[in-house]
Order: sequence, then C-alpha cells, then structure tokens
Amino acid sequence: MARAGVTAERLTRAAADLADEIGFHNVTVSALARGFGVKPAALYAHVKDAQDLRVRVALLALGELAERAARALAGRAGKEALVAFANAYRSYAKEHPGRYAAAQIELDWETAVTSAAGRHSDMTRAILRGYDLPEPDQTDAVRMLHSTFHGYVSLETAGGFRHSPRAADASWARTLDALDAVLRNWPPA
Amino acid sequence: MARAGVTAERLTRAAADLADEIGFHNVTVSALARGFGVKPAALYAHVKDAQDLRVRVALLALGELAERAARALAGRAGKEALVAFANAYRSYAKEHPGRYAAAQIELDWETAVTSAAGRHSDMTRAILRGYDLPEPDQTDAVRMLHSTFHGYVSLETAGGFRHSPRAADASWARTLDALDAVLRNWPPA
DNA sequence: GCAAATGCTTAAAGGTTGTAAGTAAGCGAG
DNA sequence: CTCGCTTACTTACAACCTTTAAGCATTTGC
Repeated sequence: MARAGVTAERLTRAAADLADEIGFHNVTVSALARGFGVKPAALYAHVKDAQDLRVRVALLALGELAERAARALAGRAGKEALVAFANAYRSYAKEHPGRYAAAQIELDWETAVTSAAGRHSDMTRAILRGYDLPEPDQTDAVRMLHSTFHGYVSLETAGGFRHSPRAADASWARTLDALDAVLRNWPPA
Repeated sequence: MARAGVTAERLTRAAADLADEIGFHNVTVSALARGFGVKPAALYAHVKDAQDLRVRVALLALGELAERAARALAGRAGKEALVAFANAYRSYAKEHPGRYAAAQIELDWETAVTSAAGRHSDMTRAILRGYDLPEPDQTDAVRMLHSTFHGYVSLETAGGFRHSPRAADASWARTLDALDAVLRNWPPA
C-alpha cells in the first residue's frame, strides 16, 4: 500500500477543482477519496468531516477571490476601479462556479471575520473612496454593490438571462454604468 | 394500514413547509415520508424522484411569489410600485427562506417559460413603465433590478450584513432610493 | 535497528435514494 | 353484496454516502 500523500491542503484543492467540474453540491467525500486512490475513511485523518471540508473550500475560494480583486483594484480609482473589481468578481465566478458556490455557504462569525470575507468589504469601501460618500451612506452603498454583483452573477450562472436574446455581457456593462452613475449622484436621505 | 392520503400537491406543500423550517437543502424524501407516517417508497408513486419534488416546490414558490408581487403592484406606479414590489419580494424570502431557496434552482427552458418565472420579468417591466426606458436599456434595467433584489435578500439571509451595526432594513430602503434615482436618470450608452 | 507516530485499510452502523414485487384497502359493476 | 380492478402502501433489496473504531503497515526519529 503505497501512501497517497493526502493532506488537508491537497484535499481542499482537489475538492475545489472537483466542485468546479461537477458542482459544489455534488462533491462527496467518497468521490474525493476515489480521486486520490484511497478509501473514504482515510480522509477523516486530515479533515474533521464533510462540513469541515466544505468550509475549507469556502475559505480557499474567498482567499482566491480577494486576491484577484485586490490585483484588479491596484492602481485604479473611480469608475475604472469599480469596473475592474466587478469584472474580477464576475470572471472568477464564471471560471470557478464550484468555488464561487462554496464561497456562499454560511460561516460562523468567528471564521468569517478571521477569513478573507472581511477583506472584501474593505476593498468595496476602497472603491467608494473615489465617490466620497459619508457614513452611513457608504455602508449602504457597499451593500448595494455587493448585492448587485452577487445577484447578477448568481442569476446569470443559474441561467436566468438565457431567455432573452440580449447578451449578458452587455447588460453587465450597462449595470456597471448605472452603478457608477448612482454613486456619483447618491440620493439624499 | 390506514391510508395516509398522500398526493403530489400535499407532498409539495409539506416539502415547502419543511424547507422553511429546516432549510431546502435538508429536505429529504425520507423525512417527508416520516411526516406522513408512511415508508419512503410510498412517495415514489406520487412523485417521480427527489429532483421532481424539488422542481414542484420551486414552481409552488415561484407562483406564490408572483401572486404576492402582483398584489403589491396593483394600483401603484413609479417609485411606489418599485418599493412595493421589492418589499413583497424581500418579505416573501424572509418569511419563506426554504421556498425562496427552492425558487433559485435551475429549471429547464420548457419548465421555466411555462411557469411563473416569465411573469416575474413581465412585472419588473411593468414597474419600469413609470420610468420610460427604451430597449435595450429596459432589459438591462430589469436584469439590474432583479440582481439587486435577489443579491440583497440572498446576502442578508446568509448573514452577510450581520457584521455591521447598520440595520439591514435601513440599507434596503436606501438601496431602493438609489435604484429609483438611477432609473429616473439612466446613463446614456 | 527498534519504537513510536503516521497513513491507510477493513469492518461496521446508520442514513439516503430508488426499484420491484407483494398485499391490502377502496370502488365500481353486475 | 361480492367479485375484480385500481390504487395506496409495505417489504425487501441494491447501491451509495458518512463517520467511527480498530488493526496493520510504512515511515520517522532516537
């Protein structure tokens, strides 16, 4: 019995890759074990249980997404920053649907603040620096931006825009135009 | 063996109720059968398989949501219509998280157009009548509205707004203000 | 080179989906 | 009213997934 060299990290990456292929929902401990050529029970030495594995994939995805977003944001401001950030977000979700789905699972407060989840709202706030919004409008705008990005990507992935001939890319670009416009002209309370 | 009186409709409603209680994800054929006091196999006489059941719950939810939205929209126009529609959407998701989750599953094209899914974009278009947008801006705006509503509700449900002291209700109201503002002042291409 | 730690296997219990075949209850017609 | 058909449900079973416990084998460290 040659050793397969399973580690929590390799397991997490394999689970993420598998999720992108067959859907996050369909990733099982058994399928993962088959991929490593070991019995399912062997994985429990590296990972607490199936939920622990899911959380690890979620944290991996959040980290990758934050890194990509940070790279997109570097050296840009205003609308350019908004568009770059949004595109980084959307392209990640399209290239890695399984990872993106993983990133949406509920994390307990402790895990969430420690993880890259906090970095995301920090970056969104960084975009807003170019629009000069006071609190609490800034928080509201962060939530609106995040909602629109996530909602659009989520609906697009679920096939919600396939019924109309209008290209999803075009609507996306116009949605970003609209967001930029409303941030530059934020309505008074 | 007294008959339990299982039908596809009652099964669907029970599944929807159970989903609201324990999460759509956790609804199993077995748990449902236990609720009816019958063996799991009995359910397969009324429903093709687990996926069929999920689709039925999705269609139920889409129908209920469409009905609630239509009621909210009746006799309103402009921002009032926008706010009423959005609130109907959000309140349904909060009252029926399991049903709402069900409504997000992918439906094949045939099922989707036959179902209430089409009615939803029709209603969103009805809201936009008050803002007088030409095509294809109208389609883009429909997609943006739907994305923002779904994204906000989705993130809120997943606990994404619990890290900040700012009330989710307040940000929601301001987000609707912003949407109204950008629809009244839609940026040119 | 031997002992301890580590990595994987076998074994087994318990839960889930789904099919097939058997039984019992209800219903309609003669 | 009872015979027989349809319908509803049960039992039985196969396949798969999760997770724990115990055992063996391979590395590693002293």
